[in-house]
Amino acid sequence: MRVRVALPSGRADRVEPKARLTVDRIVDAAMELMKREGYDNVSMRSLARELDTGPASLYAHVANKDELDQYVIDRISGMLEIPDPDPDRWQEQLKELMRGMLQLFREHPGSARAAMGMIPTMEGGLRAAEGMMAIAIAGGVTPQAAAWFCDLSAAYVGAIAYEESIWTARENSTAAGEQPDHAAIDEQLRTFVEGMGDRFPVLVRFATELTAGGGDDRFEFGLDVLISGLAAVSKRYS
Amino acid sequence: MRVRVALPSGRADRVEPKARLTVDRIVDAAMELMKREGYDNVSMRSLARELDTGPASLYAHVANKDELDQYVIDRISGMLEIPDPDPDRWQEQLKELMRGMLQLFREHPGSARAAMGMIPTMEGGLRAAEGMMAIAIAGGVTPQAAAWFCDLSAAYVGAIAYEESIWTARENSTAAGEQPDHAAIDEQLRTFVEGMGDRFPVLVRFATELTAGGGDDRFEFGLDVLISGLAAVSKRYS
DNA sequence: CCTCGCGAACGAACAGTGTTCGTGTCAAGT
DNA sequence: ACTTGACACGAACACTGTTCGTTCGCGAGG
Repeated sequence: MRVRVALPSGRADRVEPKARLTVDRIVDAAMELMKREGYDNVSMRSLARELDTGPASLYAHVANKDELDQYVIDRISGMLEIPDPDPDRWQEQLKELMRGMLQLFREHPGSARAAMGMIPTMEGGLRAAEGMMAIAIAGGVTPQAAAWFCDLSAAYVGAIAYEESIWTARENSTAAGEQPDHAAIDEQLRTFVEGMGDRFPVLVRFATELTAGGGDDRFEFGLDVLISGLAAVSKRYS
Repeated sequence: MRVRVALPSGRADRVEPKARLTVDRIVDAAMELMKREGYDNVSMRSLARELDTGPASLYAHVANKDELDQYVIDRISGMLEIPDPDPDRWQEQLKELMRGMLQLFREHPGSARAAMGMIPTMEGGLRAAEGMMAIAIAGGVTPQAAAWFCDLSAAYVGAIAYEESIWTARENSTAAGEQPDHAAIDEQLRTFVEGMGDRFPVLVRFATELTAGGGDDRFEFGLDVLISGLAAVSKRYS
């Protein structure tokens, strides 16, 4: 009987080969890290550590951090639920879209900053824009007003989400993704304004209103203003 | 006759002593550098070089970069021209305030980002808020709506300015402070969308509207929407 | 089978960031 | 004279995005 001696191959002592890098794997890792630590803390190095590689390897798949940002934001935008247009409810539907987008930013802490100034060029973002245009136009908004409203609403939601993320980071007191404690912020402001004496009489007089309401109240006010305004001025743009 | 020999004092061979650092001098230097290179390129190190000192010296006067940001934004806000309230023109006056703020951001490239999420706590910013509240209330807006509109308008103008600065930095083709070439940006988008085939029929159909107009057209549309919306919904908030 | 070319992987290094720590100097007060 | 507090600031820390140069693996072609 012959015994076959198995000689180790050149790789016999290596651990299982690492999975090959792909953009999807990089984005997956970014999403995971963002949920844990916020997108501000996602660097090429932290990503590389998460993927058990070196930061330079990432550049074989994404041109730079900006391009990675685009993939990440597109992934998030792709999660937006987009209703079928209902002409009788177009205003509420636009509000729902904007609430949905804000919620996604909240669930992905720190991502709003990466979204600022970004024009959708990938499927997820285009889908969202397509949905908004379809709803507005089904509701009788002129195409020009609808088109520009896409910009406006994205700027507004992005700005609110970004501001929230700034507050969250500053306070360091709420878990990533939670709404900032607007009451505490405004209490600081109230105290400050009430110490102003005669310098700012209107601010002092209305300190209560200035500091009333939380982030959601203010966001909903903004939605009311934006949607009512769109309905009021649409016909001027055609 | 006695000749008096002037012995050099301990400092005779030193150049003129450096002017003592102050917050104002630091902010002056930041403003100067911002005009030349954009605020994104103003670092503690570049500031220290401009002031002929070391970066650590700055921390004797400002707690950190964030605090410096507050001083800088307050300086800029303080330049805003604030009209006396005229109840018959309150809507146009609010628009003027917002245009004025956008113009200041444009003249101070890169500053919008520092302004995001910032609550006014210094004279300049409080003055602007005081002016806006006074105009809105003189025009019959309820105090609650006026108060929340201060947030909304600051978020909107800040977001637009920030987006513009992002475009400017990306294009690298316009001088600091100039409006980004929106037409070129949108031409890219038009080309892209027209290659979409059947995926996004509404976007394809209205590609012309989506890409029409420059930054000012879009900003003015936003002002129309916001101000008309405020007028329409104000009474709901009281 | 062998060789070559290409793309992926990735360490080392670059140039930069905000900030802290430790030390020296100066001015004012005792 | 001595002490104390504030300012000034170099050295260093821990980190950032990115490039350059080298190696490796794979597939195609001879």
